[in-house]
Amino acid sequence: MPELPEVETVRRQLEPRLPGRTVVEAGSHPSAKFTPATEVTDATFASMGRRGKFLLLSTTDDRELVVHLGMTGQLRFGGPDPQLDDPYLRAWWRLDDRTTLEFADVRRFGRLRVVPAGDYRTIPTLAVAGPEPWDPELTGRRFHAAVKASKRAIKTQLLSQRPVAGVGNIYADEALWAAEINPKVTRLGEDRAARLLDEVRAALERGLDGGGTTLRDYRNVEGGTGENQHRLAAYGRAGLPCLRCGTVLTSEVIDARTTTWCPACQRR
DNA sequence: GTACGGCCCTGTTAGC
DNA sequence: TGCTAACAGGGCCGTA
Repeated sequence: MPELPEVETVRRQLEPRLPGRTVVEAGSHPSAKFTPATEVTDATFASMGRRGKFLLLSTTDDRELVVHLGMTGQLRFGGPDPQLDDPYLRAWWRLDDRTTLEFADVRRFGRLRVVPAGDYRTIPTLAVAGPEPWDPELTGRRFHAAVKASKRAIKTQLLSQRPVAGVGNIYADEALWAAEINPKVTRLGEDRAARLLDEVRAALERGLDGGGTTLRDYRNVEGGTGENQHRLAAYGRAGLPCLRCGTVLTSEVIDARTTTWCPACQRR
């Protein structure tokens, strides 16, 4: 599922192709999640941005097409005509260079929204998202303060996007494993919080370096898969030996997400 | 303000 | 072999 590294990989692939292109026609699936696609008809794309797991495709008329890939969303370029026979095509934008940008999404967890540039009041998670992982103002101390403000389990906090933006289930489990922190802990000292922030950054960097994590559905704009799935130490490895100490990894549902950790080196 | 449960979705897999 | 149920989970919303 697309988290920050996957979304950033997509953004980087849109960057050389979409800015400057004008939408000559657009269409969508009837669900309200996708109908905003047509609001950018006649608009010209400008810069390609990203905030957490949201793609922010700005237009020259000071708006933004906000794209969340959800679980199975995929942006891709096609020929002059959209592939309307694809049952999973949810939105499409015919461009002025005789190509089409398509948004396919099997499970319809993705969503589109068009907003005035920078105005995210109608997108709750984006409106309250914490700093980007590599924001220079995000220090260990600031991250600790953000975590300390809530009494919820650290895993839940990471998924909330508030202490830091862009972390999903995979990279949360990987970062907690690397930092040797139990996902259920509700209190972290400043040193441990700083280490966790370091490991969040490292996990995301590994993901970016590998072009994302493809467990099943994720594809980049070129249709390629990521490689990071081969480097995972915790996520999806329940029942297998810990790569650090050999103890069998355990898993449990936390915040409605399967969470995997080492009961020995990630003690509470 | 915060916490929590339920819902949206559909392909895949496990179990009978 | 074929059917059914469980499972995967990011974001949002209603309720407490």
